[in-house]
Amino acid sequence: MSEIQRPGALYQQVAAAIREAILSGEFEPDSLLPSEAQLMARYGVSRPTVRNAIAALRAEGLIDVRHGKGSYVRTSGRPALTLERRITRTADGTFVMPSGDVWDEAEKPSTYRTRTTKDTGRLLQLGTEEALFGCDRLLIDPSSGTRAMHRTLIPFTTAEGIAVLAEEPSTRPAAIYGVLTQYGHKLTWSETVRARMPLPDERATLRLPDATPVLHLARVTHGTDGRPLILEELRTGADRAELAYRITADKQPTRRTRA
Amino acid sequence: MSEIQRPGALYQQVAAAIREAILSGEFEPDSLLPSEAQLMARYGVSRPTVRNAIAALRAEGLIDVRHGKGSYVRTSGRPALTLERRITRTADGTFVMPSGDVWDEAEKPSTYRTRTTKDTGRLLQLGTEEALFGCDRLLIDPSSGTRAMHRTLIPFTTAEGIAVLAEEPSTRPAAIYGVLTQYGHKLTWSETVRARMPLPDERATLRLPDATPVLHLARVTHGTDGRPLILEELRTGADRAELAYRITADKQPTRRTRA
DNA sequence: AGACGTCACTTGTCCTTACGAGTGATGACT
DNA sequence: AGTCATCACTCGTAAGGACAAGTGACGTCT
Repeated sequence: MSEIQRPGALYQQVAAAIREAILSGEFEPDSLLPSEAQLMARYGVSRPTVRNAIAALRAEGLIDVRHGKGSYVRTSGRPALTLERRITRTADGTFVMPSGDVWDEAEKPSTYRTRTTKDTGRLLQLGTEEALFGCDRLLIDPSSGTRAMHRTLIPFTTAEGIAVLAEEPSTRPAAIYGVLTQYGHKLTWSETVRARMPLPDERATLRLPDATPVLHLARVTHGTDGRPLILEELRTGADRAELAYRITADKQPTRRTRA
Repeated sequence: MSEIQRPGALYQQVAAAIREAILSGEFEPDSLLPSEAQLMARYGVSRPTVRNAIAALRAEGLIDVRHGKGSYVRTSGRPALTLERRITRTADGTFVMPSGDVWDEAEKPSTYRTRTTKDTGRLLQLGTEEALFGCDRLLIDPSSGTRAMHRTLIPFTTAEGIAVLAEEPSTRPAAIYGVLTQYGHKLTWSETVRARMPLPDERATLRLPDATPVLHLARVTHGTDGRPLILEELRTGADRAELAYRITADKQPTRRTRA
């Protein structure tokens, strides 16, 4: 029927035609696309070609395919969950990272001992193979159902002399901040944000659809002297969550950074 | 040969075997994987099955395939570029967002007029179909070659009475901040971070490899009364860039947000 | 009426065959 | 020596066929 010509491969032409129909609104969000057989007839191509085109659109995150049903136009609404990265001061004078309290724990936290890798060692300003307490959590946002994987890493050097950290590595981060404050630390935080495709186990744990990146946050808590005390990592699906940072000018001396 | 059995589909078993070999280090980063023909022989499967397995690994971002050469294990180093999101105060008392100055412009900025969409309208606290000046830039980080797409949106209501904004919508953001400050605004910023898979034109413009998400930043500049003045959007490949936020406690009243 | 089996439709998997196209080395020709 | 054609290897594209598996509706049997 509607023979197409322009770009390169046949399946790309088919993909482009469908993509255009989606983006132009001809195929509405949540609606069912024509079946593979219909697309074969419509464009006069074979099934592998149609499936190849559909695979391309899946990889772009434009459609979801359900076995036995068909292909649905994905609704690209904005994420259901916004993680506010602003620090607020509570009535008793301690600081709280708001996002630390939003989640429910889906499972019992699992604690273990491990050592720094190249990545975690750099963030904690330690070498590699330094001893750490670790604690992994599976978190769920009760209102949206969004899942997240959380990890707390506490260097032995930080836990030294703070009994609760060594004895209860599963203490929640918010409580840890409280303890550190009681021990005289004035805390600041720095966060690094990255995005990448999930590994299969992350895809399964976080229940991610096709072509959904994970947001990977690494938060370092610094003590009074600016030395890193603990490291937290949060991984969650980028389709369900976004980050919001409130930036206010401070009075630090000029420092042009560019790592 | 090494017949595999466990999970579901054949191609998934093949993919799992290769994935394991990569993650365990048997296939080193940057090294060449066996060719499709060799994998067919190795696992005793047909070419489509091998290609299906390879497609899965590409979608995970584990390998890169080059036409005529073969499949290479991707090196998953940390991004070459860190965007520092800390505000510094310069000697003359104005504020600068450091990342605004790091980039080179790869092309002449293109300016246009447009209207708010649902998304941009929400961020600017305007309705839809409100008039805007727009300016698109293609940016390049000279040291790493990382590319980024930048967009500035200035509502007519903001440009009113500030001649340079209406006459020169291609003014660089840093300069715009300066102008707004001269007009008496004490600026603050808020940023929203999202990640998603790129559209084909973004893939091409940003020169992204397979299975590479884009980081999508939306930065709103607020005036003295907190009202949004301008909106900037920055899109760049998540393989080349990461974001770093420095968070310092402020003295705002407690406000538990959760959108 | 209710439970359940069947059937038509969907996508998922797997195979075979064929040719097009990019890459690099080899070797012949100038 | 240098240039260029050829070739073998790689992945990319396209078609065909066949059967498995998930889904929902329809109709029959109890």
